[in-house]
Amino acid sequence: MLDIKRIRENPDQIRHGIANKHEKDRLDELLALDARRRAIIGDVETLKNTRNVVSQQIAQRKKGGENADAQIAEMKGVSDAVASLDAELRAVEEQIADITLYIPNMTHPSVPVGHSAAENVEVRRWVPEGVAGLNADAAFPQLDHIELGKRLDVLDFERGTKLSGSGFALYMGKGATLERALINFMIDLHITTHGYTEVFPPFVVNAASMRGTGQLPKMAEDMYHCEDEDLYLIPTAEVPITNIYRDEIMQGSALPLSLCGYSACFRREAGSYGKQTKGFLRVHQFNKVEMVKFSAPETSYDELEKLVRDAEDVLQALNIPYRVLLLCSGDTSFASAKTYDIEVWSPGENAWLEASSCSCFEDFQARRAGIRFRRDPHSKPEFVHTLNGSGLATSRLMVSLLECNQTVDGKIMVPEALRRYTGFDVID
RNA sequence: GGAGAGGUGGCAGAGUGGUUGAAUGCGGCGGUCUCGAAAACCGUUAUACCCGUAAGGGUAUCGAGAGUUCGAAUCUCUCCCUCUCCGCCA
Repeated sequence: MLDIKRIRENPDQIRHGIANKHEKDRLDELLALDARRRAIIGDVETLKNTRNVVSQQIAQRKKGGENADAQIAEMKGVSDAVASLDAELRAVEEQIADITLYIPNMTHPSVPVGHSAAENVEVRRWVPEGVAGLNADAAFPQLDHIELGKRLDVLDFERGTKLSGSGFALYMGKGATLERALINFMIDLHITTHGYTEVFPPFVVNAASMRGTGQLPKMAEDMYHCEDEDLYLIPTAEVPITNIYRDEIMQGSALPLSLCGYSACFRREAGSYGKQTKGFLRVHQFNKVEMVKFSAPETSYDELEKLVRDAEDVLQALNIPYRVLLLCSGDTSFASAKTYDIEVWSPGENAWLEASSCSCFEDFQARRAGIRFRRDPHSKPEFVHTLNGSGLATSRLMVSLLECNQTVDGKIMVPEALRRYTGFDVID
C-alpha cells in the first residue's frame, strides 16, 4: 500500500509506476475521492467540536440546576448531521481502500522498465567446470529428473497424483531423505554463517496476515482456502514470518532483523494450464526455506544484495550452476520494488529454472501490515522496510541437483556438502 | 462437541452516563543525589487523521460493529477473539 499523501502530491510519478507494472490506473477516481474525504472530515469535525463544547455546557447547567432544553434541542440536529456525514465518510473511505489496495508498489529507479521476462537483465552467472549444455557437451544422454526419479525409485509423481491430484509429489526412500537433508542444510547455513534466527511458523494463516503481505485481495484465486475457519494455506513462509511483527512497533536497535524458516508452500496455480507442468516444474505443494528481513529504510537495498548472496551461497556450496536476473518492471511482482530471481540450470530441460526470488518491498508491506520501528525511545514510529527471498525452494533445486549429479550409469552422486545430512554418498 | 470466565495505555490493573485520553502501580525516558551505581525523590511517557509554512488547533480511538442519549469505557444488541474446565485426539 502506498501513502495516500505521496499519491496526492506526486500523481504523475505514481501513474508511471502503475503503467510500468501494467496494472489498472484509477488515479483520477482516487484523487477525487481523496478530496471529497478531506472536505467531509473538515465539516464533520467542526460539527463534532460544537457538539462536544455544548455537551459540556449542558452538563454545567444541569449541575447548576438550570434548564438546558434549548441546547439539547439544538444538539439533536447536530447529531443527526454528524451521523449522516459519518456514514458518507465511511463509504468514501471504503472506496478509497478498494482502489489503494490494488495500486502496485513503485519499482526502484535501478529497475529496468520492461514488459516481460524477455527484458529481465542477467547480472551474473556462476557455472562450475564441465556443465552439460552450458560450458561442455554432454558426455552421455542427460536424463530428466522425472526419469531419474522413476528409475531410482525416489520420486513417484503417479502415486502423488493418486493421493492428492496432479501437481502433488511423493518422495520415496533416499529421495525423501535427500529432501529433508536439503532443508536442514540450507537452514543451518543461514543460521550459522549468515546471521539469521530460525523460525518455524504456522502453515495456515488468517486473512489479515494475507492482506499484510499483499496476497489478498489480489491473489485470492491462487490460494487454498479453508472456508469453515476462513484460513488460508500459506503460499510461502514469507506470509507468517513477515506478519510476526504485524501491528507492532519494533525497537530501532533490533534492526536489521534477519529471520529464516522452513515451510511447505501451497499454490493452486489457477490458470497455469499449458505452462511447464511436468514433474517438479510446477506443483501445488513444495518445500522452501525462506529468508525474511526487517530493515531501516536507508539500508534496505544493501540488505537486498546480501540476501541474494545468502541464497547464492547455498547453490555454490552444492555446486549447482545458476544465474541471477534483475527483473524488469513488468515482471516485478505487485508488492515488490526490486526483485532478483535466481535460476538454476536443468540439463534435462536444457533450460534455466527459477529457484529463488529475492525482493525488497520498501514500506509497501509494512504499511499494510502496520510494522513500524522507533529509531530512539522518543522518536516517532516509522515504517520498516521488509525484504524476503527464497533460500531456496527445494522442488526446482531438486530438479537441478538430480540432473547435474547424474552419472553415466544412471546413479546420482550426493554433493559433498550434503553428505553429513543424508548419511549416504550416492543414490543407486 | 459441552460448560464457564474475560477482552481498558508497553505490561499489570481501577473506572456512580457528564473536563476520563482515561486513577494507581510497574516498566521506559530525562533530571536531582552519587566518585560511579543502586535506592530514594522530581518530571515525563499512546496512536492515527484533518486544518496550518510553523507555532498551534481540532477529531477519533477503552476487542469490532450497530443501537439508546444532547452526551457512552460506563446501558442494550450482534459479532470476533482469548483463557479455564470436561469430552475427543497427534
